[in-house]
Amino acid sequence: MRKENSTNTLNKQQMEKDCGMSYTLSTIGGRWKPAILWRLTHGKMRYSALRDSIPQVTERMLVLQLRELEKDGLIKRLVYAEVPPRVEYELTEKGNSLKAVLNSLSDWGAKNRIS
Amino acid sequence: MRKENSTNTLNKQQMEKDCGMSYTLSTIGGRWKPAILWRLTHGKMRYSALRDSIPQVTERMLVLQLRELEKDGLIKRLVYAEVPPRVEYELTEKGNSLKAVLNSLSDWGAKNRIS
DNA sequence: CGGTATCCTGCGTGATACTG
DNA sequence: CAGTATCACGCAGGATACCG
Repeated sequence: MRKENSTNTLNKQQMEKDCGMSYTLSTIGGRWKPAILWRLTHGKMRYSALRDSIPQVTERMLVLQLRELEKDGLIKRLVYAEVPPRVEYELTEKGNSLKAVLNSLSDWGAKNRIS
Repeated sequence: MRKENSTNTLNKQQMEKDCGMSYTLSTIGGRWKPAILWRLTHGKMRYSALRDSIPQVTERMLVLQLRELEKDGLIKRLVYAEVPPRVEYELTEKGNSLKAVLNSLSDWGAKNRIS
């Protein structure tokens, strides 16, 4: 393994930047998380509405990614004790603070795809 | 497969947003691309300097991701006909325009990690 | 110095069927 | 309605050795 330049201050600043970026990418990464988060920025949604608004996702993947987003504190899962059952998802404050990031991703993409 | 709501205008707007986000994530995604891009925002760098500033990366992965970044038009590869050989990498205009995105990723991460 | 060439592994994702 | 349970698999990523 190569030698680390552990005393270089610039390196430490870079490591912090790297850390921030990879933390963010790991929480919003995953095939369906950006789409889910984006939809929830418009407000609370039921499970079925979320599912129908992302036609390509399988229920397995939708639920898996919802659970991860919940675990990471980005969304809240609201269960109503009714028949038939009703479950809604909404962004937490932390989740809402992602809106700027999602917009920046979306804007850059809009300007630069179309080779 | 479930039915698509292909006439819903809101859905189309969402699809555009999704597209932009996933295009961006696919170009800056990958384990080492954010780190590489971030370093190059400080200016031109030699291959060996890049490699040494990211101690954990293997040469295989470094080169693979450099090639993809080049193919996507984010960086330029400058080869000097010297002995010993010298290769430098620098951001293109398109690559430079990513700086805002990278900063937004890094800033959100810095504020929100540390559970 | 700046890379390639092989081989290998895990994990993220998908298809499909079933359930409280 | 809102999920689970299984099975399967490709491919991003890593280890290691070698090259012009």
